[in-house]
Amino acid sequence: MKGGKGKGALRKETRSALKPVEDPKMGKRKAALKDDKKKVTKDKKAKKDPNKPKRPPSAFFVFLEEFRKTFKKENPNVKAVSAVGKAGGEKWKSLSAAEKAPYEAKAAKRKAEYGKLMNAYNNKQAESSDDEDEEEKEERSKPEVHDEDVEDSGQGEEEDDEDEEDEDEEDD
DNA sequence: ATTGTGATTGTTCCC
DNA sequence: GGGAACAATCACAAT
Repeated sequence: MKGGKGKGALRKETRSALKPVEDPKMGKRKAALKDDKKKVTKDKKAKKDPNKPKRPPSAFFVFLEEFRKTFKKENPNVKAVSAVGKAGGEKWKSLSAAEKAPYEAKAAKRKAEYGKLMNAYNNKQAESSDDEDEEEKEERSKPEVHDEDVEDSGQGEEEDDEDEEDEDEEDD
């Protein structure tokens, strides 16, 4: 459980989410989020990181992508991102480990690629560093990337390796 | 026109 | 080790 709403993320019910954005509260868009959420949009300090790779979607996001299509398909009326988010969140928790497995597997794959990007990113950052003296500081703590797992060419996007095992976790 | 925001969870990074 | 920020999406609003 994780305390569930401990985070208090849902300060307000989804109410506003179900209905179009007509809340007068919108007036305080970012002003309020500083309190609860940390503003996630670049501030004036936008540090330019052209090479900075975006974080790979987590298993939840992978699942969400598919879920969003279905959700919208059955709920074309709902155009609130928050609605899908909440619905997806609940469903996600409803999934069993086995069902999340495929999503996690995909997420893991994304992570592997991300690791490589990070390597390049770190490298670039190092050379771009103001102090050229630092040429290379032994690769920062780059994530360990297993070469064997890394497929640079062969595997397309669809790999059906279900070699993995089956952990039939039937939750009671 | 563009950017920001709302909401979900997971992951990843920096110190 | 922990905290903090960020990942996508959609439609709209405000600047």
